[in-house]
Amino acid sequence: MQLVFKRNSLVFYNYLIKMKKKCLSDSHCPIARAYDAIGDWWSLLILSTILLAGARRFGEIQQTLGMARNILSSRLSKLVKNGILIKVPASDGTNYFEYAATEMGEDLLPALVALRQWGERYFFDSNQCRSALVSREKGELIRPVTVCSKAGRELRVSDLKVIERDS
Amino acid sequence: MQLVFKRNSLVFYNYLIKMKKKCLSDSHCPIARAYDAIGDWWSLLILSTILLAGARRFGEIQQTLGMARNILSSRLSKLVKNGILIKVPASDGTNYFEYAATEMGEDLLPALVALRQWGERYFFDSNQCRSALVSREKGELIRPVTVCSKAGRELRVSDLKVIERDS
DNA sequence: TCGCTATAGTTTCATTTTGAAACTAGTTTA
DNA sequence: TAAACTAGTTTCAAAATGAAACTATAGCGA
Repeated sequence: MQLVFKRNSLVFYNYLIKMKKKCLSDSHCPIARAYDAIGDWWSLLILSTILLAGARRFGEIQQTLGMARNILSSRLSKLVKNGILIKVPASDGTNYFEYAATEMGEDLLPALVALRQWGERYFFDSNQCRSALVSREKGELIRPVTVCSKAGRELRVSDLKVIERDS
Repeated sequence: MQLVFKRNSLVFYNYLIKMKKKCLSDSHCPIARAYDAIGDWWSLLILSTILLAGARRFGEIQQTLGMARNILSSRLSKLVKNGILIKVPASDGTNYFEYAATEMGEDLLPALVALRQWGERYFFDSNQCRSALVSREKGELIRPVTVCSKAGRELRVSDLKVIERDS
């Protein structure tokens, strides 16, 4: 059954509102759903600061990113609410708290590293001063993150397609 | 030499402005620089729509994402200006244009796929209806994107560290 | 060729979000 | 105990967003 509404009617308006909301959070596209949880770019930068730069305390994160304290506050709350971060007692023994990534948060590592490598490739001269991500064990640079088939062959955009599945 | 400014002085204010700008775009952190180019989440969703969903025309992208036309317009301009997209004559022979990813844009594929896989893992029930990314050749699901050492060992957050290099 | 529709935007304006600064409340340190 | 530090919240102005109306060009059918 197809719904038909007179434009400008309240019913039509509310229908559009509803559809717009569905559009992202109820989308079948996983990237669109991820959008709702990460919310915005600050969230990804915050997570990166915690996971890669090792900042854990409110003030540390705020100074590292140079962002407004109220925005940081609201983003941290959202990230905790969504299960990406968790607020734990400070590791220095004081009565303060710090923020740590949950397993769900740590699982964003490949996305963060892929983004980082893309930034390295396009926004730095080859010999320009930059921070580098290295393995803790050997201190060596890591391999570029790639998309691979089950068999291990590297896949490019033209090798991929999206299908709609009705499970 | 350490700079000391009286708070509220204009010099102090301008200094902060300058430092804030430097903080992201001139940062040594590649994720922060990538931030300036992608700009915001819409940009990433637009790129994903073009790369993975195969939408190329303005109206197609707008309908797929359900976003405001003026915002889409400004994002597309920015993406073109930053070399991530390119505006080319429409492939259907009409006098319209369409948007295609440049090599720089296509190189964001690993980041997009990693994000997508994260969304799949945490926002869908195992048997819930969803779109799926498959290899065009065999139609099979692709391997999870991971971070690996030079030797090919999978690395977790605790295996990594960021160092500041003075090249 | 005329008129209608489609496409790809731009403009306008109300609403929402952001961010800087001031403020607050609890914690630590001297 | 007082001063300084930490982690916020509140307030308010500025900027970004988004919906709707508007514009200009392209395509299409008669």
